[in-house]
Amino acid sequence: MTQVRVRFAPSPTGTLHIGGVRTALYSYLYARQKGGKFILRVEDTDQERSTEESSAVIVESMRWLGLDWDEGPEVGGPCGPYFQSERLDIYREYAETLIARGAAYRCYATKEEIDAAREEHFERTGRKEGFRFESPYRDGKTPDDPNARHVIRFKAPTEGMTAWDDLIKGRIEIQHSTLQDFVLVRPDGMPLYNLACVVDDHLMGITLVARGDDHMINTVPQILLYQALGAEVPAFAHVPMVLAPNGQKLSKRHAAVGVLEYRDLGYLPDAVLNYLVRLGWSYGDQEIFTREELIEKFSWDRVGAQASRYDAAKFSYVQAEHLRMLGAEELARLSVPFFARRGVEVKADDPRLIAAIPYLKPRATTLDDLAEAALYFVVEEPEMDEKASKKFLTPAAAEELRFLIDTIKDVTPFDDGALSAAMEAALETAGKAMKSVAQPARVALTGRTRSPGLFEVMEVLGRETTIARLERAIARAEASES
RNA sequence: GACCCCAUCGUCUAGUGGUUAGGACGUCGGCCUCUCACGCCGAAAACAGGGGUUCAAGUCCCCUUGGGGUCGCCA
Repeated sequence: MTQVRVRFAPSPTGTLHIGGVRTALYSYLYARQKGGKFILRVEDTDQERSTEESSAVIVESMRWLGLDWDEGPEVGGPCGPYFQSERLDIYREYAETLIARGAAYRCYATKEEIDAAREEHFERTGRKEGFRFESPYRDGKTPDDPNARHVIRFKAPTEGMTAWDDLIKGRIEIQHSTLQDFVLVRPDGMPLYNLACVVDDHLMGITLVARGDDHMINTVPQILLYQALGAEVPAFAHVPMVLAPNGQKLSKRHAAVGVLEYRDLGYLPDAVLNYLVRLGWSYGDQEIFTREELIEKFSWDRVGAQASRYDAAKFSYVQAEHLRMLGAEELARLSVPFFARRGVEVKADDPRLIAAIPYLKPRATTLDDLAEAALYFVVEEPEMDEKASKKFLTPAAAEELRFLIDTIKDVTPFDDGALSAAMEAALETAGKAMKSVAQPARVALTGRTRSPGLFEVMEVLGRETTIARLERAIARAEASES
C-alpha cells in the first residue's frame, strides 16, 4: 500500500479564509489518520496577484491553527522547493515534453486575434458566452516567426469523455466536446495553474487532491494532462463551498473571512477547526470534538456534497464549549495578550487570575471575554461603573455593606462555602434578604453589576481586599446624595 | 445561455426502502437564582413540487423549480 500524501495548495493572493481552512483541515485530518504526509505548497505563479505578505499570512494562519505540515515552506522536504515560482524550469521541461509528444503546441495567435474571434462569435450567436477559440496552430500552421510571442496550448480531445469517482461528489462524467485547448504556458514562460498543479502533484507523489469544488471544471483537463505525461492519476475530493448566511458567496461583509481575525477575537484554534469540520461533515449526533477525535473519526464519505452556510451563532457556541474544556492555568496563559491589549499587565501564573477563571469560564465565550471579565480580579482598584455606583451605592446601601463586613470579617476559611453559610445564618437572624445586600456588594467588589457569585468573588479576592473594597464603597455610598 | 454540482426544521445535520423523521445552534416558555451566565425541563420548527419504480419512498429513477459553481494568457 502506498503512503498517503495530500497537499494544501493555496495561492498567496489574500488571507487564508475559512473556506480554505476547511479544505486544508480535511486534508490534514486524512493525512494524520492514515499516517501519511501533509504537504503545503504555495501556488504563486501569478506574479501580478501573488504577494509575499499573503504567503506569510497563510503560513502564520496554518501555524496558529496547528495544521502542521510535513513538507513545505520553512520545513523543506524531499520534493522541494515548495513555492511554484521557484520551480519554473521544471514546468518548462514538462511543457517541452508535451510538445515533443504532440500533446501540446505553440500557439502564436495574438490576444487581438482571439478577441476578434470572440467578437465574431458574439455577432454570430448573439451571446458572449460559450466561446471556444480554435487555434490555427493546432493543426500545424507554421508561424511567420517561430520566436514570436506565443503561448503553449494543450491539444484537447474533441470526442469522447473523461470520468472520475470523486470522493465527495461521486462519479462525474464530462464530455470532451466542452473542452478548450487550454493554455499551459504564458508568453513570458510562466506556467498556468493546470500545468503547474499537475506537474507538482505528480512529482510530489500526491495520492489525493482535495480542493474547493469550484475547481471541478479543472479536473478533466488535469486528468488528461496526467495521461499525456504517463503519470498516475490521483484521487479527487471536491469540497463544497462555505457560503454566507444568505446563501451568497462569503465575503468580508458577512464574517471575519481571514482566519487570523478569529485569533484576535479570542477564538481557540481547536474551536475554529471544530466548527469548520462540522460544516459539511458529521459523526452521528456529536457536535464537539477534540483534535485527536477528529483525526480518529474523520472520513471523506461523511462529508456532505452540498454547500453550507456560515453561522456565527453556532460558531460562538462551539468556541464557548472549547473554552470550557481548558484548564485554568492554560486559559490564564492564553489570555495574557488580551489583558495587554487593555493596558493591563498580568502574569500567566497570577494566582488570583487562576483562581477566578473557573468562576469566569461559564460566563465567557472568547479569551477576550475572559480577560474583560477578569479585570477587577487582577488590578488593585477596579474601575467603577458610575451608573451602577449611583444606583446601588446609596446611603441606605452603606448600612447593608456594614452588615456584610461584620458578618464575613472573621469567617474561616474565607471561601465560598463558609461565607455563604455565615451569611445565610446572619441574614436569618437579622431578618434581612440577600437581595438587598447583593447588588451593592457586587458593585463594591467588582465595580460592575454582573459577576460570578458574590462569595466566589470574595474567595478569590481574599479577606483583606474584600474588606478594603467594601470599606471604600461605604465611604463612597455615605458621601453620595440619594 | 452552455456545462457541472447541489436540495431534510431559520442554520449545521442524522437518516442508506418500513422511524411518532432524531440531534445541535438559534428562537420561545419555564426551573434554578444575590446579578449575569452555566445548567436543567419543555415548545414551535423540515423531507421544494410533480411524475414514476415498489406491498411500502425523505431514502431509487425522471422532469420541473430553486440555489451554487465554472465558462481567463487567475487559482
